[in-house]
Amino acid sequence: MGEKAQKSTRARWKRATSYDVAELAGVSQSAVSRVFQDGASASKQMRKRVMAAAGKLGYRPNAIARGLITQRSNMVAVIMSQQTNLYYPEVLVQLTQRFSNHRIRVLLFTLQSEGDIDSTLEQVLQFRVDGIVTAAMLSGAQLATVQEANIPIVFYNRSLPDIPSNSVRCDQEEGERWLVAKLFDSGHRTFAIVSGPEDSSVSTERTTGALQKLREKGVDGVTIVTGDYGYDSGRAAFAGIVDRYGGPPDAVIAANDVMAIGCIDEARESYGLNVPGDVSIVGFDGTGPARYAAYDLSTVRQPVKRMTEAAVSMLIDRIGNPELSAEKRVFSGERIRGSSAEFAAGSG
Amino acid sequence: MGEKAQKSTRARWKRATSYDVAELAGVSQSAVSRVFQDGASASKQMRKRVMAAAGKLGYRPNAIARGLITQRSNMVAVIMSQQTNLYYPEVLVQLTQRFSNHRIRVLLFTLQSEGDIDSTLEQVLQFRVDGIVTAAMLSGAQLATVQEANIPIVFYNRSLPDIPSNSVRCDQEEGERWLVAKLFDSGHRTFAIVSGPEDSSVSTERTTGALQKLREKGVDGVTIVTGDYGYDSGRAAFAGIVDRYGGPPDAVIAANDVMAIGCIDEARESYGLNVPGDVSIVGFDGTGPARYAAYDLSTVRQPVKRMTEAAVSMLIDRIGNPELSAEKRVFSGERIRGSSAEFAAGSG
DNA sequence: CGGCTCATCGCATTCGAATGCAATTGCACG
DNA sequence: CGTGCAATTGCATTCGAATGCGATGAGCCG
Repeated sequence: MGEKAQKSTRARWKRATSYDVAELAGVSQSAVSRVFQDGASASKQMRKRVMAAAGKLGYRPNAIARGLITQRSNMVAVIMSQQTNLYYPEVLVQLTQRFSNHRIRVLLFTLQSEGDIDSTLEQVLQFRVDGIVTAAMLSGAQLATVQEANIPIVFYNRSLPDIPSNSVRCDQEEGERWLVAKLFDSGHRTFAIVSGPEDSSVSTERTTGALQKLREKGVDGVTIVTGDYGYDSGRAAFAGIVDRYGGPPDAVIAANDVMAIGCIDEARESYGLNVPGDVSIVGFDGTGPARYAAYDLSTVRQPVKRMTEAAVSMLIDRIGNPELSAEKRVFSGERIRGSSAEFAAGSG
Repeated sequence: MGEKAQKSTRARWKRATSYDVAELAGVSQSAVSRVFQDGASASKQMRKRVMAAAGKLGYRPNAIARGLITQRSNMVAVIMSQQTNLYYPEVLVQLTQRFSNHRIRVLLFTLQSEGDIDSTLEQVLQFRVDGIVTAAMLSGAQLATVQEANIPIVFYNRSLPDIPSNSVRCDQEEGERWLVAKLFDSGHRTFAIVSGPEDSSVSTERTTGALQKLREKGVDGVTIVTGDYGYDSGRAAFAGIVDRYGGPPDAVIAANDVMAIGCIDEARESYGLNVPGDVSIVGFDGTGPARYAAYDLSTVRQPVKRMTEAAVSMLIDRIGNPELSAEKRVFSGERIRGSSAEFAAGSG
């Protein structure tokens, strides 16, 4: 709109600053600064003059410079491991939107591998973010580094036991115990588990929960196969189970929905089994595909909306008041029984 | 590690600056600055002294301050509309990782609605990002604003015809034409389309491509139903089609895989139809679920790796040299024939 | 041993906006 | 018309790091 502020004769173009605006409007730089702030005192006509000049120059306050002087970058870092991100894009979107309601932007960090954390963390700290939400595990030393830098941090779906730290998570163990209990009570007696990657703490918790309940029910000799959260690994895992086991177990407990779906497809297609007639398969997460009619999984859904809301408000509270003591919030998953009735009595 | 740099007697903690390090090391601030730069000149012993002091204080260069003086924030903005993000989390992950290889961070912006763009763009510009990748459409005026601010921008999967601008996209029309041609050639004669949201330019292109080829083949009277890219809307759309049409058409062309899956489930479950025996259903995107055995869609896969690589390198080239002329890169989708053989002759 | 080059280092300034303080103005009231 | 108070506005400084320039010193060559 309008004309360019300066003829750019192929030369490097300088963006307008508050000084340029001040000069054009014939006022001081402070005045310009105040016009662009919320609570600052500026008369009506001052606003008008400044805004006019600003419009003519295409001036926009420089958030970088502002951050330097106010000591607030208005950015938070969100750290996600690659898998996490792929399976919960929803989490990221929700976090971003909720933060944006507080005029805070998300600086995204994804980990190529878990070993990447140190260098990633270094970057995070250099950017002077106001806070951190991490969906990747940190070591005690790494957490200490962050705390020494005085940056509030909230763990998403992981927590460091015995260390005071802020976390929001879904109770993986509880959810898994429920699934197992339901399977057992409906007659299943032999089980196999498809776990996630070794370095996934979420997977570890789920496996632990399942094993707990199985032991409690007196079931042992449970086959455990490792997957990578992906569809193909689910299929491979099911094949591996049948192989090791000499046939299908009564039930397969997959560490997430996608692998559960892989198991189902493998069972049906490669072994001609009836699911859930011949073998019951359950997942975890309650992501979209779990609802597809062809699978209709029994699973545990993470209450993503409430969890992200909790994470954002916890973090923002601590940005406002760094002295707040640590808090851990644990949400129960939503229990979903697929209509395929794995849990009907006698199906095992 | 080590002891705290300063006893924090419940007082606000000041982070160490290059001056603090300089003082402790007994050197100038410039020296500290140079030690923490790549190409700068500093003697070996200087490095040692400075690093020692820095370590003791837990010093980390302040990227904000650096950005102010160097005029480079080392951040790029990625703008995604909500739907885009949900269906291509992969895109976001890839972009983030590729940029991170160039020591550039991603500042994420998601749109609550398309009308949000103006305010979002304002934010983007305030943060003085070095560049922008947008998976949301901009108006000509909005693009002009960005260009006046002299910020390189690359469009992802959209482009403004007749306006010189950088874009990377998958040829939606071509892909859709292929799908339709295959369907027609294998005997399908009546068609219905499930489109995406009205404001999705991607959906518009896909629909256009399909209609082009249909017209070319002499097919008209095609029913078009609108969905929202979601599973439920796919199911509803199929029901709507049968309703309007008085029965299933030979083929349904869905604007994405998820809706295609919804259609299949609805056809099978609510209408007892055989897919692809009674009705063929195709999708678009080639996302994970398209491969699930229960659906095994014929679809067109976007070459996400190559596209993200192209977007990143285009943007980085232009950050380095703003005078580069505009370029549009169009990738053909990967043609995927589901094993369910919609394309076998005579299945219509 | 003298002169010259180059690496290294410090000084002083710069980036752009926010803010404490002081000066000014406007307004209300007696 | 004078006094007092509050709202505006400008001045000067600050945030933390980068960098041009000049000074210093080391190393090399003749």
